[in-house]
Formats: sequence, C-alpha cells, structure tokens
Amino acid sequence: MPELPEVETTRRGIQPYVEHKHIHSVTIRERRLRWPVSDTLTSLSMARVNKLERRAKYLILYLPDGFIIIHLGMSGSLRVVDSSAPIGKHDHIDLLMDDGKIVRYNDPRRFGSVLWVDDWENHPLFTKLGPEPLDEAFDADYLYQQAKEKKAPIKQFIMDNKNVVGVGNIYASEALFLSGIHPKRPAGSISKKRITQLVAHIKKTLTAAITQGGTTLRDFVGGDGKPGYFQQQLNVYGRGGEPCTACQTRLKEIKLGQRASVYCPKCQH
DNA sequence: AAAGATGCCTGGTAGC
DNA sequence: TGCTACCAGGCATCTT
Repeated sequence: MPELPEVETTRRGIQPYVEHKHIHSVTIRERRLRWPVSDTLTSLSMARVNKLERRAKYLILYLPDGFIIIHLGMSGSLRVVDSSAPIGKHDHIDLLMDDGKIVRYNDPRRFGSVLWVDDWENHPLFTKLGPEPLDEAFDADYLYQQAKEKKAPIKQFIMDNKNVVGVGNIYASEALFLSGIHPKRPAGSISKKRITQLVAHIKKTLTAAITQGGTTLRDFVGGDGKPGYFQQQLNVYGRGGEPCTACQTRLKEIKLGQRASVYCPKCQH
C-alpha cells in the first residue's frame, strides 16, 4: 500500500513527464473512486502543468485554472506508458500528455481519489493536516507539546494526520521499534528524550525508504514501473511471531484501533 | 468542544 | 472449482 515514500517516489518518477508539460486531454473509464471523478477533468485541453507537488500522501498538479489532487489510496498507482500500451484492468484514468505519453491511474480497490479543486490549500482535506514529517517544523519540541496530556496510544497518535502526516502503519511500527517504545504507551507519558529519538527515527525510516524507491508489499509499482525493495529490511512490520532482529525474542502481534501492530515485548516499553 | 472509537468503501488472497 | 473470511488506509460519523 502506498505510504509516503511510495507517493514521493511516484512524484519523482512522473515529474519529468508532467511538470512544464501540457495535458492534451483526460480519459475517464471509471469515475467511481472514493469520490466521483469530476467531469471538469474531461474538459481540460492543453492545460499546462506548472508544478507537481506532494503534500502528505496527496499529489497535486498545478494547472492554470485549478488543481488536480491525486491520492493513491491503498492500491493505486500512477505509471507513465506509451499510447500503444494496452488498457489493463483497473486502469481508470489517463492523462494524455501532448508529447504522446500517458500518465495512467490504476486502482483495483478504488480507495484512491482524483479530484479537481479550485484552491487546494483551503480544501477541507488539507486544512487540518499536521506538518510534513521531513520538514524542520516536525521536531521533538513540536511532537512533545502535541503529545502532552494525550492518552491515545503513541502508535495511533503518530498515525493521526493532525499530529504529523504520512506516517502509516509500516513506518510507525518500524520507528517505534527503533526507538524502543511500546506501541500502546500513552503518547503523553513518554519522556522528551524518547520523543526526540522517535522523531529522529520517523525521519530516518522515511528518508531511507524514499532513497530506496519505496516499499513494495502488494500493489505498488513506481512511476517507472520498477518496484522498491525496502521491505527486505523491515524489523517488525508483518513479522508477528518471528524472532526480534535485535534479541531473538518472539515478536508479538496485537490489534490497535483495528490495525495490526507488531512489536518486540523485550525491546519496547 | 475535543478526543476517542467505530464503520465503511473494495478486491485480492488464504484457507478449505 | 467455488465459497467465505479477512485484511488494508483514511475519511465520515458516532459516542463520550
């Protein structure tokens, strides 16, 4: 499932094909995504993409009269293909570029979205978002202040978009393991020192994953069609019952907010 | 009011 | 082979 590193990898993969290029036309084959795809997209013609940006797990295409907002959901992908490429199952939307290349949106589960908005920064999806995990604004002081008095388990707390964006199950699990913090520990009960380590590990795991081109666990394929390989060095995610990479203790798997959470009962407190 | 908990969307896959 | 149960992320909505 695309997490922040996959989205960033996708952004970098398709950037050369869309930024400062023109969208010749848009083809919609399936409009039933998380939200119905707007007809406005099909009326686009020779619209210049001035910029391709990422905010949280959203990709934002800056056009002259508005923005295309793309979210990959859990099974979505964007790929650049030639016009001769056969249309596959779940290929829902094509952005046909004026040089003949196609930016193709595929999403088997249709949990993703492709939106047309006038002003993304004031769109309800974006107004309540916390800082980017890799921005300087996301630091130990900030997270410690946010966590104060909060009783929610730290794992759910760092996966909550209003505290920090883009930290999904994989990276939350890994960062907590590396920080030696138990996923159920109340966010407000963690010392400043350990919060500092947690922030550092969130940044470190995300950066490493981006560097390596993202994690491929299920449906993800990068913009260039090449999968990432980060999953080979996961310490806890998806490893319930297997030995801890540090102490060989059998990793425990619990449910936290309906979400699988794996941790080492010896290393994490 | 804010925080926490729950439900829902969908299709691939594991298990039988 | 066909079926059922389960899982995933994040938004909407409910409850406290």
